[in-house]
Amino acid sequence: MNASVKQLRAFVAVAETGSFAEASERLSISQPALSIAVKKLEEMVGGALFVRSTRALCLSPEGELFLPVAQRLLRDWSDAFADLQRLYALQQGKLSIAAMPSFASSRLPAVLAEYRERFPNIDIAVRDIVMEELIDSVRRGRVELGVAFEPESAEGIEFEPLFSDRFVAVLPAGHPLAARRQLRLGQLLNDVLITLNRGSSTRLWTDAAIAREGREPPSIFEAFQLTTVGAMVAAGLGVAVVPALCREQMLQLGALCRPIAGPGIERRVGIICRRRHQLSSAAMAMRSLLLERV
Amino acid sequence: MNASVKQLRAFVAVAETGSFAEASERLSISQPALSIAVKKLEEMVGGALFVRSTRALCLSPEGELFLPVAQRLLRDWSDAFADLQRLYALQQGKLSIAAMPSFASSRLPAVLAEYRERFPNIDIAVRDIVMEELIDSVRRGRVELGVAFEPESAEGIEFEPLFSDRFVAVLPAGHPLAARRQLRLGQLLNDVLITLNRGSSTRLWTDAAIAREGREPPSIFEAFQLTTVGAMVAAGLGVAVVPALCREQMLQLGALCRPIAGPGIERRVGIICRRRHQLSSAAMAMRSLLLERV
DNA sequence: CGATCTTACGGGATTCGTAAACATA
DNA sequence: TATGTTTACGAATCCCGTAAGATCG
Repeated sequence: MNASVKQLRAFVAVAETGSFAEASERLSISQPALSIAVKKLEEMVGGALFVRSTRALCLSPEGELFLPVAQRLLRDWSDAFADLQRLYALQQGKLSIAAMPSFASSRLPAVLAEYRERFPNIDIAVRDIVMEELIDSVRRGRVELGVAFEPESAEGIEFEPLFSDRFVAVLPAGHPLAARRQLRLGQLLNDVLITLNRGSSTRLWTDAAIAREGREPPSIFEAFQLTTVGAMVAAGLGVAVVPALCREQMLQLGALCRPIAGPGIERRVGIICRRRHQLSSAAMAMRSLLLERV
Repeated sequence: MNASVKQLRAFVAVAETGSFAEASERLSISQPALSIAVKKLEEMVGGALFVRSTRALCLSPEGELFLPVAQRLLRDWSDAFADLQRLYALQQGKLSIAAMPSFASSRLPAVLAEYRERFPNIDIAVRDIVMEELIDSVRRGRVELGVAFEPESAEGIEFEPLFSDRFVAVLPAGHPLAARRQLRLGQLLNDVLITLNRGSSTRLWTDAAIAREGREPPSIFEAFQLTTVGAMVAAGLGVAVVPALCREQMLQLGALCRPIAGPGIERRVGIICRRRHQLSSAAMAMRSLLLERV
């Protein structure tokens, strides 16, 4: 049994118009072609769908039963393919993207705005989460795309660089070190160190750097918000280390930024995903936009 | 957009087996043919359904979304056509048939038994109803097929004769008229007349015959069951008129039957339906059986 | 006789299978 | 290199459209 969609369309058209001639016009095919299509379908199912009588065509009882079924099949068929096409045409779909807080709060908004403008029917889910959490989310498939520093281990994920960023020191106005044009991490460790919570790229880096220098860990304030970090520094509670991406925000909050020198201070920021070639159209479009605009 | 069933089957087969080679075997087509079928489908929907990588094929996110939809489409498709085929093959379906009581209780059971044996999966609905009700039911499409005397008016229905039957008088044993070999209706009208209820063929005929003879209507007992008619006659409550088809039953109930002479006493019994050429397969099979066996 | 569906037949597109080229682990 | 997929090409099939035939009101 191998009925074709065309044959089913033929049957429905004839049934709905009540005439081969009209139906052939509706389907834009010749009447004989339609006649043969229906005939073949009838041979296939093993019985007549129409009661022929040159004048006034009507459905057989079986045809009567089958018509609504056939109509539903055709509708479902068309709907399914239309949905799929919309998915590819980015007129529908979902994008779930994560970014580390520094990127999420600096460059991402403009990119998202443009994406939204170009693909207004894509549902966007954004998560601004710290590095470790982000990588885990990508690995587990909870988010399709991430933007963060290049991870230490690329196991189970792929990384595509966008640009480089470096860590900077955040100091309150009037801090003695503010006079210097460039600092070393060691110089910051006499103050209370304010960072984002564990798992953030900043914290990962500072912890590693402190260990590398053989220094004792300083007092650390953990904040969950970059604005909190900036505000605490501005209030003189301590000094901080953040990606340079956050410079603007820190300045706005009344804190100063100074570059830090040291090994591994500069790292690549890029797109993290499970498999680049397996991204959905929606994610692929976001990836392209990021590569283009960032 | 004009995807074919084959293409959808190709997609599902590849997705389910995870390999073009395996899928081509399952579908009994060559691997290149399958490759092209999927490729065409992908071009049609406007994007990739699979992520190709010679080694270890996997679904794209869109393909992942589409697979269950496609599986359901194919299943619905197959089911619909399988149902239709079963209908034509008389492995499924409904037959609704009505017969006048005399036929329903005499010859119909054997025919039904044979029908049931040959088409055990057809649901049979039998109604034994009086003539007028039967014709109305056929006209309204409540039953597809009827067996009864030839109706006066064939408007909206078709009649196909099976055999002829005549009305007979039913007398209690020892009734004076029982000595005669043949009666006239007039001779019965001195007794109480027992018939089936209004609308039955017997009643229609007797009423008409009595009116035609210019006689006053006799006392009439209306029964709803043929057995009641027979039993009442046997008990000496009166005489009855029934189709000769009922003779056996009347004898079994202890009543005697004598032919009646008179105009229109013999009438054709046959199949009544709305349109002969519009019968369902199940009804057509019953019609053939009736024509063959009755 | 006229409207409508079916059959007949030639042309064109699609699809198939075989064989070769190609890509990745 | 070996496995599995895609491209190339000749052949068969299927489907369509035009034209002629059949059927019923």
